[in-house]
Amino acid sequence: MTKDITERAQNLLKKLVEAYIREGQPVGSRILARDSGLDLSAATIRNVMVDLEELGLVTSPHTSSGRVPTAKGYRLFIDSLLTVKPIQSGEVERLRHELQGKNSIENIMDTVSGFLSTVTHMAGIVTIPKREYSSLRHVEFLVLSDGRVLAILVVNESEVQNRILTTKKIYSESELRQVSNYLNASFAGVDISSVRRRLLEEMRETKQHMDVLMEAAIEISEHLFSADHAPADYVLAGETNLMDFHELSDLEKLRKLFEAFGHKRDILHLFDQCLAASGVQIFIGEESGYQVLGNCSIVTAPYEVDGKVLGVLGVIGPTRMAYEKVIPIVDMTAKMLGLTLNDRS
Amino acid sequence: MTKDITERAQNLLKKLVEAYIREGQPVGSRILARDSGLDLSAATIRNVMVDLEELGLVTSPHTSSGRVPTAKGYRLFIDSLLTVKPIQSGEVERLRHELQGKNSIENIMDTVSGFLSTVTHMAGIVTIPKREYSSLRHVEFLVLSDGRVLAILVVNESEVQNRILTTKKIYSESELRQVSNYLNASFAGVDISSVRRRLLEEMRETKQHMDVLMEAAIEISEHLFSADHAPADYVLAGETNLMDFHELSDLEKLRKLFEAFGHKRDILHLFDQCLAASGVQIFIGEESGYQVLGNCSIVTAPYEVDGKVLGVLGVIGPTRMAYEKVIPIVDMTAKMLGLTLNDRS
DNA sequence: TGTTAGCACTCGCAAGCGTTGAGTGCTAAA
DNA sequence: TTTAGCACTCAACGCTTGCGAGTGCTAACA
Repeated sequence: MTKDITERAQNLLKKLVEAYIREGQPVGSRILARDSGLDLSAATIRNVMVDLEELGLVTSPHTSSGRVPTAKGYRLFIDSLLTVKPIQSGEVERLRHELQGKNSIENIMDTVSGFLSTVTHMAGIVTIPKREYSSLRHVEFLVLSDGRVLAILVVNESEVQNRILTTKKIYSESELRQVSNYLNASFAGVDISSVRRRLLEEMRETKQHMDVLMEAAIEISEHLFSADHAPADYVLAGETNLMDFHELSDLEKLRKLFEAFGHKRDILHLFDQCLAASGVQIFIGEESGYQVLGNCSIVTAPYEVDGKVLGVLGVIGPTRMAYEKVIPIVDMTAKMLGLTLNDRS
Repeated sequence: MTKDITERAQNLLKKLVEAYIREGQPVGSRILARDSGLDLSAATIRNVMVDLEELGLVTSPHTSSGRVPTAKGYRLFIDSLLTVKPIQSGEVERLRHELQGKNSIENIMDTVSGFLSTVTHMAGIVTIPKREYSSLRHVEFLVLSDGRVLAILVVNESEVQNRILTTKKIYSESELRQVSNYLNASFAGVDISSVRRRLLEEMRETKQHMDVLMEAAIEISEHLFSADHAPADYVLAGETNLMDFHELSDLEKLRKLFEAFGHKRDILHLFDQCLAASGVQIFIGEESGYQVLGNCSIVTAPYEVDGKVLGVLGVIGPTRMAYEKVIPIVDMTAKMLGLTLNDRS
């Protein structure tokens, strides 16, 4: 049923998308005839355009204006027509330089998303995903007031989390010290989500009595290692760059978009989908499933340490973005972030 | 030289500002005559307007449009004409309810700035100032790799901070444990900015030798308690609300504004000025000294615990805001936040 | 002297209207 | 299959026009 698309038509689509990305205005047949390099007249091009329109790859905003690529058109363009440009050599060096000396994880993330946003002139984003696996490194308790305990946990080398627990029973400092000693000795290196389970198992195996120590350990681990307090989060930079694109100059749209950035959950969910994929991934417009991103595209890449994917980074910008430059930048940045995190540990 | 302003003129200014805030359009003499309640004709009002204009309290955007209050006009209005409305009784309850059960400081701040923004339909902001005084409660070290140490400090009851230190000498775990024991025993409750000084003093007094322990304590405290790593910061909510005001619908202005929110320093500096004042304080337009806030006003109030001012909260919105409602809300919220923080400790 | 009515004048704003130019679809010829 | 030609469409721009809200000024009035 679906017409097969000729080489020539593909070539024209490519030129059309490129021109549209460059100019931001519907491209007419004449311009395309002049710039395409193919020796065809405008009339011929018009015929081809009709074909492309039937295939749903382009549309015209109204009768008698040039054509604009549809999401499907962009998709084809990106998947099989795009020729990515080699990366600006200075950029790599610049990122490396900016990362120099940053050592807290927040600092690194800020730097990276800032880099993405300034280089691409769009919004940069880096997720700090909650790990499915967080290995316990160290636990420490401090009594705040009766029944309220400040727990500090260090997981995965050097991430510090802290929570305030409200316990039923009132524990003394020395009891808590015993508990932390016990937990540190027995469970260092263990996935925190399974500490409680292992605790119960261990108790059963050793037929240990339910003494005060164990009771405390269980009550506390109940609170401490339960649900995901984990800081699933992201760092966003350069949102304001998006105001410069006049395809987003509609205040209402912009508002929706910025609100979406505020409700972090949706964005995170979207980025979670990219964790699985191994390379650069691109969402065009509403492909993302979120209407707010109406005429935005998202270019993402996962970053990894020791072959394990830790998170995703990317940029958000208008659908009409310079993919051929953005894609290699995102790719490079992800690799660079991986390397940097690797050096740290 | 300056004409004294008659009672009647003041009254008219009040009505004018109120009408302008309500309608958002320049107010003409006829409308003012009808709505002011005074039994005056439009012509008389026009005469009064000329006086007010000479005093710099109002202007007309162009030759034949109504009058609009100037910053000076707003200032007079707020300082001596405004009659604040009693607070909506439900609001207090609502805030109290929202705060229930929040116990981390971030959570509380988020809630409060969210509350401010939803109730006023503007942007809410709460600063978490770096305290000039942070008393050390507990220190803990963890070795990461040679020469890199994770330090966890608990200050002021229950705030946890952590930093990664890179030390010249490589310390063993037991050395670090000795150092932390020493610091915890000797300096609990002491202002962290003066720990290092006291450390040196103490050494001199006790004529103690410069043993490994002391050397380590000094090298580490050098890094740990030096400059202000302190998280001077603020929590902003509802920025997007500002997009709804069409006096801010100029994209360029909006962009500048949002960028200002991004560079936290300026905003913090502005809010720092309010720490001194004891009650609600209002900046109108460029009174703030920041041009970005062109036609914005800021209503702030400091919040305090145990009679000590901890920080400032407030809202940012168009100059043309309903001050009579916003002021009591900001006031109440500050008191409420103070109470909540009080209960916690 | 303060207040009011009347009147001419100003200016922003929206509606109406023709022109322009880029671009299309269709048809017929090469 | 490609091309040239032609009629047609439509957004965008600029121009005029009328309307309405509002002012300043002056002269009359209490």
